[in-house]
Amino acid sequence: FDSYIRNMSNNQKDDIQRFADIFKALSNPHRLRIYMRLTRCCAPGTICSVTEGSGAYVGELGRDLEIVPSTVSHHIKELRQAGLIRMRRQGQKIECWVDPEVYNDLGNFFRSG
Amino acid sequence: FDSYIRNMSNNQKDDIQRFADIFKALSNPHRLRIYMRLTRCCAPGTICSVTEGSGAYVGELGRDLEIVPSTVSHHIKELRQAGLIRMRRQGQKIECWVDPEVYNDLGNFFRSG
DNA sequence: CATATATTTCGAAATGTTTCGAATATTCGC
DNA sequence: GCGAATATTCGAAACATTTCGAAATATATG
Repeated sequence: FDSYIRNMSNNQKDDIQRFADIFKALSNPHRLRIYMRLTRCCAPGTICSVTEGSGAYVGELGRDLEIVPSTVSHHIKELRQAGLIRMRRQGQKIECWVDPEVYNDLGNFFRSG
Repeated sequence: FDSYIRNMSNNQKDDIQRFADIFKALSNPHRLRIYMRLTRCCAPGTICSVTEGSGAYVGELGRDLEIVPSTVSHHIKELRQAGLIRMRRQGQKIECWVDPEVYNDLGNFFRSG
């Protein structure tokens, strides 16, 4: 119960919109695959820890999941705008990783019992 | 880890599509409000148990959330098709309630650590 | 500074979503 | 069966998403 309340803002309307935006970001199969690749990193089905640094580069994601660069870029942007992932430039490449807090909020969202 | 694997089918592609469909269903603010009304039933913010029988009638949902009947009906259908809710006729009215297993799958989806 | 690599932005075509009101179905009590 | 209550389907208008290739931007390297 507490864990649910803790991650809700004062304004209910804002929360609805925030989570709706998050779910919209995850509603596209390409974006969901990207997100799952980042949460369950490396091999398919494998589950690693969700921490900063266990990310992947944009180009890497596109090659692995067979999505053309401009499309990956677009989807990455949407995941970032929803707050699901973070990114930083590392030389030529751009690294992406899952925001652990938001990931946690989502876990709590589905545990209100 | 186990709890994650348990709710995944043999086919990865199917799982991606299944969860993408679920998230798409929750990506609309109206639908999310309906779903939250059903998971956190009664008063806003109140959290009840997610069990069969703690449902609400379609008309009730529309009045509470100020959505016109045909729109509620459409959204309810999408939630049902995604597997998020169940429904049964009770006389003139139709009762809706959250599918507890799917709700649980979603909790596990965001706990891979 | 020219060139290769990595990513983003732009524009455009195809497709999908949302919402409503009007019309239709389903059930109840009389 | 008839009328009221409840919910669904249909059709249509407005709007949003998805995807790609071409062009633009940013960074590293010789």
